[in-house]
Amino acid sequence: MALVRLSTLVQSVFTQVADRHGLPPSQARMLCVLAGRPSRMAELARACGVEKAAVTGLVDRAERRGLLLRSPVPGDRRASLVSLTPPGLSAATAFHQEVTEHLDQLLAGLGETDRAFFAAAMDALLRSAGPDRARELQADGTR
Amino acid sequence: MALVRLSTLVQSVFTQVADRHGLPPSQARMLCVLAGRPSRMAELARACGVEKAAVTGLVDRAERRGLLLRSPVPGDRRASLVSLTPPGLSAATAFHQEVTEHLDQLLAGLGETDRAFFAAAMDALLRSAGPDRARELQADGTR
DNA sequence: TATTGTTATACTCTATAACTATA
DNA sequence: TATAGTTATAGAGTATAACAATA
Repeated sequence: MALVRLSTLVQSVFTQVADRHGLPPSQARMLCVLAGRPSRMAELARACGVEKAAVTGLVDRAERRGLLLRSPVPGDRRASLVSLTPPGLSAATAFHQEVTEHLDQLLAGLGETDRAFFAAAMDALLRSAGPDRARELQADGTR
Repeated sequence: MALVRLSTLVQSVFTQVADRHGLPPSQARMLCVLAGRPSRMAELARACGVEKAAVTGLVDRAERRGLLLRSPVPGDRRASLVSLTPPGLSAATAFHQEVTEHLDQLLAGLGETDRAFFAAAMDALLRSAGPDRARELQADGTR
């Protein structure tokens, strides 16, 4: 099944780039989500496709490294808003850019016409996966 | 980057199907590798894209569940040959078939012509990733 | 009562380095 | 000496269930 092989290839690019940036893949994914906008824990759990208890650990580790921070949410003292620190934003940006470069380079092998067609086909597949999965898909960490 | 979203979608299918079969994704991947042929530990490490020490643990856990077994290799008393048991083969087969079904159903949304084109483009991408990655790609567990 | 997030617990997965047995 | 595999160690990631604080 070529789809699985292609997926494995993309994941391996993602993992290797994260590694080069000193980031565990799950943290890289989370940083990319947060680069979009600060989020509360529950939101982050949904966007990353994991349980809220897992997010506590992810955020703890990233916070320990100074990549993000929790701040209070005015009006709801139960909640926390998680935001990237400047180093966290740098890391997210650099990581995202390098992943994009690698994948663009891979796609460049297709030639312009085929590449456009391929992109359209991917969009069609992603759309047909349905809105049920739309949220999960954001969890890939790149946008 | 649609490639990452597509990859995430495929991985989520892989993981959810594995889950439904009571298999951790890494074990599902390993079982699919072994469904191709029995392998020695080092071979399995290469095919799964992990270090040999990690394979010891993977095989230990799967062996405990009766999905595979280690047997001696005639002529080299250091080595072990890992083979699926009948339940292991059943699990691998059922898992692989269900993943294939799900992905085929996804691709069915494309229509016949587009699907053929898309498959050709994927093949081109996989080829252009080069033989360096050819081994890793087998590690996706489906063939 | 319901929701937000954390803690407790238990696995799986992984890498690195050191080790054993065999080649 | 070199190779095949295991063990030891450490850490990340995850889920489930129980909990505290707040709404």
